[in-house]
Amino acid sequence: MPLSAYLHTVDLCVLCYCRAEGELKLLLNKRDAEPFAGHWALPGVVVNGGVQDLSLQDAVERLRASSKVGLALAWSEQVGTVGDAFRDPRCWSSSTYYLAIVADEVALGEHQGWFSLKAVADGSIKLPFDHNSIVAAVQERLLSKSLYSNLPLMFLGHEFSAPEATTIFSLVLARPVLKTSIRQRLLKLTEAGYLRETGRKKQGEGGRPQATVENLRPGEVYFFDRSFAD
Amino acid sequence: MPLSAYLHTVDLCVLCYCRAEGELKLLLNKRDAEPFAGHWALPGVVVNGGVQDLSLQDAVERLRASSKVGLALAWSEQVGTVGDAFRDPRCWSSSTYYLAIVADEVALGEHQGWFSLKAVADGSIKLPFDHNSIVAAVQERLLSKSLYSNLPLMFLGHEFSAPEATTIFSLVLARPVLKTSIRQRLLKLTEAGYLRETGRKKQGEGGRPQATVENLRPGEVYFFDRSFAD
DNA sequence: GTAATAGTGTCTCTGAGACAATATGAT
DNA sequence: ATCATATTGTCTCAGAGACACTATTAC
Repeated sequence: MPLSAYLHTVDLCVLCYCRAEGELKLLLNKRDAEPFAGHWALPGVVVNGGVQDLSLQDAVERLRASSKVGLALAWSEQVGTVGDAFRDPRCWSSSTYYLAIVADEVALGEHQGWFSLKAVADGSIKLPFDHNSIVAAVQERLLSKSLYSNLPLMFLGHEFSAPEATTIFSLVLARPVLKTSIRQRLLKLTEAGYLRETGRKKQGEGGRPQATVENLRPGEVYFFDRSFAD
Repeated sequence: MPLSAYLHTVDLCVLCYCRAEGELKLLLNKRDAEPFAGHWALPGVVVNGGVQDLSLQDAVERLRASSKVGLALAWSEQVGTVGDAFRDPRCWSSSTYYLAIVADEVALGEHQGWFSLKAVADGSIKLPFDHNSIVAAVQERLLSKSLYSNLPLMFLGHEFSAPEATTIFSLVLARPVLKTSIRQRLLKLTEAGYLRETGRKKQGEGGRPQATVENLRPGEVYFFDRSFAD
């Protein structure tokens, strides 16, 4: 049995694609309890705290449904667990942290805000605890997985176009990606039954309208057998 | 602060390549404490149990150095964390589990044993707690990562030959891999400064001797930009 | 020599990178 | 028609899959 007080939290890095600013955003929550009350931090809950969860997954769902998050998630995956004696001033604590993606931009509560993922990951925006390094680890996972999967498409929701796919891949990978490469991958996804052409079109910023496809397997990730070289 | 008793353990899936039997082996430990005393299970320690650890990583090192493991690790990585109310009969518990690889076959203590990874992962050998599913998750990580990295070479130690590399890749991926593909990858690794030809040779089972290469970056993983298709 | 395995050469095929050429809408 | 962007086509190149061919050891 534990020697002393011990906290285990579940923390979510909820990301979305902000079309207006053309960048990825991270959901932060203004803490109302000590420590760091009033500071912006990752939404999290204590697993073995005031509520009894049946499993870690239940704790994640409790957090997702709470006012700290309150959004539908298009994707969620566990990234890692950190634990040490110093990260929380209260006591020895561990955090199991997740990458989550929301497809739609949505209204947030007063205590919530979208912040630049890049700025948080590189430390320009400082967060309490070791949340900056957790965000950096999640960003790293997102990037490495996006080299050889369709994960970035999770940001685009049910119906999207090839140019939008190109934009989100370039954004996530933080480098230009050729539209021809993306088209080939979308074709591959269509053959694999993950996408279907809708026949509909949507208007971009002037120019020719964009044909759209729809996601037939929301929440399922496809792995390509080649990564974007670089 | 915690409502009730809560355990957080660190568990290792230590793997090695048994050349004699041509298969991957998993290190198990005969438990001497309840629950499941006398049963074979994954080596693990309670974080902040009888001993105070400064971090999860410290707990891993404490376990590695203990008589439950007591081996040098060529590789170690965290794979995931599970936690629920049922996995341990004592109380709510979490386990953060790791994939570890030892390069050399070594003598074990009385209370230790090497078991077929395959048999444990598919449930032919049953382990207490949810250790079977933990082992399956670790095997899955090993396999998926081996599709596009040099991770399997960690099993081979400092100096090895192309045929040995072919064997270990085929074993890890559980399918035949062409020697030409492996040779090309070894060439790539040599160009990247990860390997060097030793000029030495070693005798296989009859036939022409095998030229050996040495690992210049032990413990560093290289990622190829293509996976083995299939 | 033969047997057995190591190592090389060559061909096909897929998909990324690059970029030119054409198509389709708004104005 | 013009502009802006979407979409298609073509070429190169790297690397996996496949397999034939040559090389080097033991006997």
